[in-house]
Amino acid sequence: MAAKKKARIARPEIPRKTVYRLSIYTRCLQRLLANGIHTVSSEALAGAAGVKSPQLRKDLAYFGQFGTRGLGYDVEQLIQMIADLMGTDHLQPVVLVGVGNLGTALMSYRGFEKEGFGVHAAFDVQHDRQRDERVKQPVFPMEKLADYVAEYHVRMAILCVPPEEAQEVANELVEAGVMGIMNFAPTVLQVPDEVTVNNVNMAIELENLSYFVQQ
Amino acid sequence: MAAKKKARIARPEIPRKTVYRLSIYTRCLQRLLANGIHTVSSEALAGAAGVKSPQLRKDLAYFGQFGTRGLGYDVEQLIQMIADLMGTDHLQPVVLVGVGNLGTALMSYRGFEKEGFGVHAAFDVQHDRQRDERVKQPVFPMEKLADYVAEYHVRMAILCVPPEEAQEVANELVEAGVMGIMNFAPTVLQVPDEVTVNNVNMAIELENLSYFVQQ
DNA sequence: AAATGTGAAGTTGTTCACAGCT
DNA sequence: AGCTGTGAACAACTTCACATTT
Repeated sequence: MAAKKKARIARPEIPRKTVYRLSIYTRCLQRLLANGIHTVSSEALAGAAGVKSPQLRKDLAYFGQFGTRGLGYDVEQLIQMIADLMGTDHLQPVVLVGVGNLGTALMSYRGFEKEGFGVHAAFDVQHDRQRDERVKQPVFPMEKLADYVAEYHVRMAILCVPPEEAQEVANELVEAGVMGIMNFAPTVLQVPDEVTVNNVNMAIELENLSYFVQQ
Repeated sequence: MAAKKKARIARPEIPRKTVYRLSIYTRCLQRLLANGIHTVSSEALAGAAGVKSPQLRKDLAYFGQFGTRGLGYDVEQLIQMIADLMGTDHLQPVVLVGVGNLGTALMSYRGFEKEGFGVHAAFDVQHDRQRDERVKQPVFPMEKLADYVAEYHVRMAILCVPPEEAQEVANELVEAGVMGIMNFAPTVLQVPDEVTVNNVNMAIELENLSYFVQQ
């Protein structure tokens, strides 16, 4: 009988949306810090992040008490605590599978490493196909995936293979020990409960816009 | 007195999540059709889309009654009605601004046109910079943006400029008449109420994964 | 005086359960 | 008998309002 997905223990039950907003808060906090601001009120930070202030306070409250009444929050301390919580306080290795158009772009995308993720290697069925010279990382054949994941303790993967192959490759990733998949393929992946999938579907995102844009 | 944002009239008040799921349903329906299946129950379709069946029925109910009790839904009819609703029944022109790494990749991404969106032109401050030969569409200087948008009745834009320029470019887009922006820049954009912004932030998505992946 | 932390109220979205068609 | 459509129950998330702390 489908066991009720008993979310990871040792962590309180945090709404996914809260986790998502924490990422936004860090970005705002970093900007504040860059501007030499060291203390911020929930009102001000919420404003920058585009949410209401009680929302922000509730979000932070899931993890403890970080503010000083009458004063606000310490910017650096908040950044630190969010990084700890998200696991971005140390560099995390990520593999990418499927080095086509999108995969290539993502490999040279600086946005990831800036946030503490290193896409150090990629895998593709055609590992030696002609590629953009901007791609500096090695591209290995699929057979090397499992060993690589084990050796470098890789826990996350970026999946940008064609939809027909997505499920199969996802299985290989899970088998190899990957716990999180950022899925760019337009497919609903089936994975075990303990594995997390984040779907990024740009066509759907555009379609969504299309709905709201109609006159 | 902050007027209560009285969402677009003439359309019932549809949850954003419902609109999002409709896109997923279409994709499942298309696969069914490709397999020669012409009728489907809410149970089966919901299963394929990864949701519960009452969810699916509620989602569809916002727009009318489409099913036949005792039988199910007509696949083609459902596809048609969703396309009508989303505005994807006819090809829609889209402009892209910021032809860097990511922008280049998105321009040669086949996923968009397959769903009825045509990225026919792009704009960049360095419109004549050396680019990947796979980019077939023309890249114009920013000054031509407004005219192009007006001439081709462009209502949607893909924004992939660096974060520092994002707000400024967004203003130009809105000024030119764009009603929907798919924003890849890691910035919270300020736009008028009637303009819709869809943020796609891949670094945040990875960070999010990172949280759920921790042991 | 200012701003956090939080119980309670409000709102939105999901699931259930079943009446009502076909 | 089977499956949709939907009101009612439920759950999740957001906002409010205010007691509490600095």
